[in-house]
Amino acid sequence: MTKARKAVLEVLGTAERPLSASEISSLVSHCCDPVTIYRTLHYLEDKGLADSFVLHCTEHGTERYFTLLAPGEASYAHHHWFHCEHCHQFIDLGDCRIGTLVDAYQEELGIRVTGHTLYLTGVCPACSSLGRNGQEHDHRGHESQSE
Amino acid sequence: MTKARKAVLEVLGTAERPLSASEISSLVSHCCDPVTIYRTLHYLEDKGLADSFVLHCTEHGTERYFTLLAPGEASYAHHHWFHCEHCHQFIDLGDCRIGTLVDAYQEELGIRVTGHTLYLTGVCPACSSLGRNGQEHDHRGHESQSE
DNA sequence: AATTTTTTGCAAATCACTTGCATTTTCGAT
DNA sequence: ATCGAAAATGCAAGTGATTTGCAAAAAATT
Ligand SMILES: [Mn+2]
Ligand SMILES: [Mn+2]
Ligand SMILES: [Zn+2]
Ligand SMILES: [Zn+2]
Repeated sequence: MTKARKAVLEVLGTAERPLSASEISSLVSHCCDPVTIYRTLHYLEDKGLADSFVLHCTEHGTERYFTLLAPGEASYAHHHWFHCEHCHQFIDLGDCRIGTLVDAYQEELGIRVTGHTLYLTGVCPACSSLGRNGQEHDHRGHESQSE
Repeated sequence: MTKARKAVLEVLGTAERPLSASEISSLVSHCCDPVTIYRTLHYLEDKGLADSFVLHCTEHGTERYFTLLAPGEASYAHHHWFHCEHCHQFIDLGDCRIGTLVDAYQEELGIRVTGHTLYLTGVCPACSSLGRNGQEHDHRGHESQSE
């Protein structure tokens, strides 16, 4: 296993939230070229060690986010996430809860589902209490906690 | 209402599947510049007339897809879609069925959910029967039906 | 119709991500 | 430990979707 891959695995394993390639790139600080991050992430996803989804957020644009998958974890045993559109943090929604819904769709429609993407967006508790429901003003204060 | 916006509305209203900006661009054939399509789609989404999601498909890359929203339609009253990774067609999953799940998350976590993205991917019935479960070979034949 | 406001087209810029290719690293076999 | 094949990396350049600046054209107001 190469240095770059160890570093990315380490960073992904430590993070408790999905990370984008650029976040990973800065977290492994100069360990390797960004292009290697991309290649490493492909590698990990191919190997079934990582999971990813593409999230679009008005402020941050469209980016792919990655999480580590426990080895041998079944396809439904991944997590889904909530993304706060104010502070741009993720909140873990825990293990996937739409397995039965997916099964229902498969039976109803005769489709074979091999993957799905689900994420929620809105305002996190912290932003709600600070920013009076995150709708009216722009209260800075706890924003950009992790960027 | 301008010519370009009428054209895009018409195309989106006729289509029975989500359309990408580039698909829309060719469907309105030379009516306007692609950049106007993008601006029009932003406009429609702002007005609440259109809904969109970003889908990543290995073969087609990452693109944003748009559907028309019945005017006055509540936020949960949208559809979700299945995307066949063989023929790249969408299958309508009907009205959103995760309203209660989303509510559960809101209560459990104290988050305020204002939007969500859900789509399924896999192999459609047509591709399954033709291509022997869409896993082994590459049977061409009914692919590229709508592109 | 004249004026103001919005929308459009074209060209150029972004941005995330990919690819080509020559140069290392890694790794299995000696 | 050493050698050579195979895989991984860096750098530069290329993609493809989407955005932005700005002046011209179209639509809404008056
Ligand atoms: Mn964000
Ligand atoms: Mn596709
Ligand atoms: Zn927040
Ligand atoms: Zn299909």
